Amino acid sequence: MTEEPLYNIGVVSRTTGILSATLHAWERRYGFPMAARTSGGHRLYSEKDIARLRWVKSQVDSGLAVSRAIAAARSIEAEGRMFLPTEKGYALQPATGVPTDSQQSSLFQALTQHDLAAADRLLGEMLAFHSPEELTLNVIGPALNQIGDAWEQGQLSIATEHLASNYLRQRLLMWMVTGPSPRRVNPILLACAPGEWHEGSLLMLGVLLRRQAWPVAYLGQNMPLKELSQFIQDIQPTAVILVAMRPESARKLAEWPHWIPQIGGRPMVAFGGRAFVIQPELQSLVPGNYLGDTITEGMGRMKQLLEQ
Amino acid sequence: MTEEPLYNIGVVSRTTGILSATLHAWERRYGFPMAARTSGGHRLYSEKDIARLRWVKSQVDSGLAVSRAIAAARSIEAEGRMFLPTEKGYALQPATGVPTDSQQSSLFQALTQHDLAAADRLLGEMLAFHSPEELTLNVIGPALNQIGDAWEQGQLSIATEHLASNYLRQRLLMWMVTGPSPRRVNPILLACAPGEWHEGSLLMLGVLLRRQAWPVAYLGQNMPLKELSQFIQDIQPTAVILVAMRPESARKLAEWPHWIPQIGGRPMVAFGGRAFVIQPELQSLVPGNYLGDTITEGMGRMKQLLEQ
DNA sequence: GGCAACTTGTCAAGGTTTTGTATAGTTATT
DNA sequence: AATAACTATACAAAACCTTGACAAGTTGCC
Repeated sequence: MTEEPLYNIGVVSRTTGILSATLHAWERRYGFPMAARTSGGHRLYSEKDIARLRWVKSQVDSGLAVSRAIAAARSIEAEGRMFLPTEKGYALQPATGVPTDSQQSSLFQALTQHDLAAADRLLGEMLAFHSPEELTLNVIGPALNQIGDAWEQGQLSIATEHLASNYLRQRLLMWMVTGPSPRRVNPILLACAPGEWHEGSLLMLGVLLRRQAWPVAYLGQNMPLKELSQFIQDIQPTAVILVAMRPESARKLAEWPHWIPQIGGRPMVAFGGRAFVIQPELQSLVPGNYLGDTITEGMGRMKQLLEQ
Repeated sequence: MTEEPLYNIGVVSRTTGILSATLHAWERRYGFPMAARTSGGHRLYSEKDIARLRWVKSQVDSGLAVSRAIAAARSIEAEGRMFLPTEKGYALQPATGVPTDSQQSSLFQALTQHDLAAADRLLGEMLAFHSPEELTLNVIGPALNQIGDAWEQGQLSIATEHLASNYLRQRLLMWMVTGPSPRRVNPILLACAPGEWHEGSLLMLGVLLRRQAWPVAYLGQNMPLKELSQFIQDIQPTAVILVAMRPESARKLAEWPHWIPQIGGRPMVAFGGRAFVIQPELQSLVPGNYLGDTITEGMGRMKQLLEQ
């Protein structure tokens, strides 16, 4: 969805069903959307503007006041815009402080008590002060772990675990999609080991990479290695990241050289996941670069590798 | 399609339906298209020019300002995007219309060719003129089916299937999150049958319900029925929707009354999914409301049920 | 309840930009 | 010679712009 100023007010009015007089008024009163102009002063809207307008209209149609709807649109967008480009590439963590443990544990509480509205509220508040990167590392990640642990110890029902992890997964996916426009390089391939269904940390890695403007090819859960060969030849990924949570699936990763064709160390292959933390001896079993025991470490390692 | 200057202005005017006076004006005002000339100064257009003109005219006919349509044509060509000559690949659609088949199949093409940037662009354009609901039903749904079919017939590798369906899943999840603020009623519970890992249509249902301001408790893939009992007592859902794609998992749904406590028909339980389409006899095996063979049907049925 | 203040969609007036088409005189093509 | 195309200028309709106004609805306060 581009920001290219392209559409005249007539098209926009007809396709959104908002009268042009109303569009004038919205821009005058709320500065929304701030359409670009031709040299002669005619308004030019982008696709993004149109999408914004459609969203606002849908909210208004369902009863929200215009000014509120526009404010909401703005704050939703602020979530996606938290990414701060610096002069030298991209800042991993804008220094705005770390979310407190109490915030993190209230999120866990809200989710395990099935109060999704409260979870929304909490995350919204946190997003006002922290970037998605920070929340991914310091809130979502710990929450996912806590949920996994509590479930293993029988403190949570499967249903609650499903609800909570799907909820967190949704946020992560959203941030992965709304990242900055990716650089024009070959993507980084992300996949779970064969038989591995826990994609939480893979998603987190995806979010962090995507937020640093890397294009990501996300293959998700349970990716059979043997099928990767042709795919990798096709898309020529910059790097391949494989993740395993359970030792069984980690062991399957050992045979990747058999399936992933390498020419002069390309694509570079990296791996990680909880399986390698709880059984460190697995690390030497799998060829390639071990990403370390935490997501933060993994991101550091990836940065190093990608810089070459 | 060549760049060879062959056609005089009369031919071009008649085949494109643009008056020659207008062609003069376009060249004078916008330098588009810059037709070659004969020794005597008569214009000669190439096939490519004609294609460009057709495209611009189609855009203008759908309301875009000429200068903008020409600017768009230029930027499309500058970025080296494909310039679909015959079909209206990039034509604008009124908001009420249905996305064209060609748009849907372009998305499928982009995904199976691993061109995520193209997919983003396409969806962006479509999203400017269609609601997420429309896209869910008419674009994402068919694309998911097409991907599933192509994979079953061995035309797609698992990797490609994973990439494409994860991509589409991400969009759906995003739309599920960004829906209007939910009403203050008990949520609708959505879950896949035990052993069922295909959550595509469940997600689509989730998007559509969420867009109608229903709160949704999304449990996702592989939900063991026996764990639902306590959960349902806790959250008291308005309705429970269970989905199965494969006959094996559909059969497991039959025993839900054993696990879901019902008081006076509440919560109401509904089910659906491809399993019941390919083996209709399964429909009578499972108690509760069958949602019908398509998502559209399912939404209609749900609307009826929820109105009571 | 009743009244003031605010919100918000729509309209009108008067002016500018954009764009298709017409006219006139000239030149090329067949 | 007849037809088609070229350039340049002009003009009018359509589409937009800004400003200001106002009615209908909503909200807040006494």
